[in-house]
Amino acid sequence: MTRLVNERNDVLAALREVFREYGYAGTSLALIGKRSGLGKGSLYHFFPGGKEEMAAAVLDDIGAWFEQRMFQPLREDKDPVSAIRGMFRTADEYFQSGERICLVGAFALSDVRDSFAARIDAYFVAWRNALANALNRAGKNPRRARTLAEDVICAIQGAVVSARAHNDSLIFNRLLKLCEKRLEL
Amino acid sequence: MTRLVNERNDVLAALREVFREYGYAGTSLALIGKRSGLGKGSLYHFFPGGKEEMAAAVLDDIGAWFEQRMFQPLREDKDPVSAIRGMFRTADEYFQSGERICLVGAFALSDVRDSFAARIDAYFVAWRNALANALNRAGKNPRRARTLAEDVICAIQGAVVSARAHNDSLIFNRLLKLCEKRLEL
DNA sequence: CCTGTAGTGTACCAATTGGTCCACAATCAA
DNA sequence: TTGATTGTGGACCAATTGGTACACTACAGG
Repeated sequence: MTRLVNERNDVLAALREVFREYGYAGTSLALIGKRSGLGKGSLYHFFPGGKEEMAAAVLDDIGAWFEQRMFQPLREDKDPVSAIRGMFRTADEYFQSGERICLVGAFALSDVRDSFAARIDAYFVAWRNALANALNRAGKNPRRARTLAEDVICAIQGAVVSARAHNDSLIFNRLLKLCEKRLEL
Repeated sequence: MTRLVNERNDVLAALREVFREYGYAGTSLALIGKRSGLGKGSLYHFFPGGKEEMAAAVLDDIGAWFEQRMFQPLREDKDPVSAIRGMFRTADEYFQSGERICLVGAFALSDVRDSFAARIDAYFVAWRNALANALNRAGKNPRRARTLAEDVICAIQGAVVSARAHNDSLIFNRLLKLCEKRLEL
């Protein structure tokens, strides 16, 4: 029972990393099998829809993680300023200063964007709303808060690209610092 | 003679679009053949190194285009402010308000990053240097100019991701406008 | 007209692709 | 101990993968 849930989580963790490393097209079932330690039988038992369902499940999993660890605190923390600062820390840890990419962003740039459009859009909308909420509570007017939220998320995505492009995690920290300062919290 | 050069350019244009649409892993030789109208014989005649050489040639081609149309004006235009404004216009046209992705950025996020690391890095470094040069000539001190250049390129890359994620080109224009305003030219 | 080279289409290759199928093992309540 | 359900590995499938080989055409300078 619980074991089933746990095992599915273990599988999801493996899937997450494989898709992150190789993208959707570059991830083969053979690779998934090797990394997850599961045969095709098990894989198709958990994900009858095959590769596409696996990727969808990974996106849902990532969305849930961010919802719990980032969006909810942004919305609910009594101190919005420290919540926003916490967001930058969480982003830095999660993306390992740009060494780890954002799978959702990478999917948005790829040809599978259309297949997962709803999930990709939902992820970024939720992020923007949560951050705008915190910024609003931190004193920015609603319109301004929304604009700033868009800007910050854009900067984080760009920072991941830049860090990977230069193979340099320092630029990631620099860009995020600059972005945080711009908010004048 | 010239025909050879022109034909290679035609092929390159086709390759560029295919790789942009499907990424490196998602682009098959069958697809390349169909789009370019060339058989494998011709393809391997022009690019003996196969798919990898084709992608490398595309990156070189993109690099040359940006060098000529964007970096050189940034460096050499007597009016640096109008050159920078021109850069934003060129970026908007080139990326079609975010409907077209940046292949170099997409490669940076993918597993082929390492195979093309030198070219990817060179592209972004050239961009940053050219923009920093213009910003410097526009009155920013060298250190500040470099920081701003990094920030702008990051924002443009992030804007492409955001626009694709929301399937909305308006956000691209909004983010670029905001970025341009921040420069206080 | 001859001959060499650049360019071309296609048959072919082994390897791999995503996916199906099924015999089987483990676990469960009754 | 049953019988049903859940989970599992791997053989197998047609289709496709990136790449090679080669016979062929087009056209050049002599």
